[in-house]
Amino acid sequence: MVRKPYLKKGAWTADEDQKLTAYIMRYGIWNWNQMPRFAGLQRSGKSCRLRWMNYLRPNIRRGNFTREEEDTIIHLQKQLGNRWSAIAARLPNRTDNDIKNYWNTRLKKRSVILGNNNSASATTSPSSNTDSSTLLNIPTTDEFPPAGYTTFSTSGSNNTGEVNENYTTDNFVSSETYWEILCFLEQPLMGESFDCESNLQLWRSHSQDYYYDPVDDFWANPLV
DNA sequence: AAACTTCACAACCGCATCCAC
DNA sequence: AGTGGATGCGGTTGTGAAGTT
Repeated sequence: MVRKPYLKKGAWTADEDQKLTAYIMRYGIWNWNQMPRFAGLQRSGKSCRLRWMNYLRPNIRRGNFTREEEDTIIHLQKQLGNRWSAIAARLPNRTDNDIKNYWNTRLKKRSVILGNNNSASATTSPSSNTDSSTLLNIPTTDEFPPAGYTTFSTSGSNNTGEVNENYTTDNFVSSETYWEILCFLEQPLMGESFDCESNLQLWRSHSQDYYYDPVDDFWANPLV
C-alpha cells in the first residue's frame, strides 16, 4: 500500500510563495497536480492553483475597490447572480475570490439597502436607474481629481456648479465613507432627535481618509 | 489591560464541468 | 456513451487584526 504524501494546509509562507512563483516563471503552468512535487512544495495542486490565481499571479489588483468597481459589481451581481468568475471577467485584474469576499463583507448589505430604496422609489419613478452612482452626487477620493469637478458644500448652500480651481482631497471622501453617508441619508429623518451637527462631523471626520496602497505599485512593476 | 466582538480576507471543501481516452 | 483525471467555481470556514466594552 502506498502512503499518500503529507500535504501541508493553511497559510502559505514566503518561502512557498517564492518556490511556486519561481517554478511557474521558469516552466509555466502545465499540470497543477504534478507541479507541486517538481517545485518542491508539499501542497495539493488545488492549493497551488488557488494561491497562484488569487495572490501570486502578476498584475492582480487587491483591495481599494473604486466606486466604479463597486457599482459594476453591484450591477453585475443583480444581473448575473453570484457568478463571481463572470463578474471578475468584467473587472480587469480582479480575482473572483476577491470580488466574492468584498461582496460578502461589504457590498451585500449596501445592495440590500439600495434594493429597498430603489423598489420604494420605483413607485414614483418607474424608469429609475439602479446604478447607485446616480443616486447621490458626492465626490469620492477614488475619482480624485475628477473631470469637470463641481463644488460640493457640506453646508448645502454653495453647490454652484462652477469649476473650483482650489479643490483638494479635503473635499472628497473614500468610497467606504460615501456609502456610510449614502446609507445615512437614506434613513428617515427622526424629528426632534435628529442631530445635524454630529452627522456633519461624520462627514468632516472622514474627509481626509485617502490612502495609497504600495501593493498596487509593486504589481505595476512585477519582479523588479 | 484584558476580555470580548466584529471585520476582512486567505484558504479549504465539495460539487460541477470539461476533456481525453 | 462511459469513465476518470484535471480544472474551475461558489459556499463556507478559520484566523488574525482592529475595534469596543
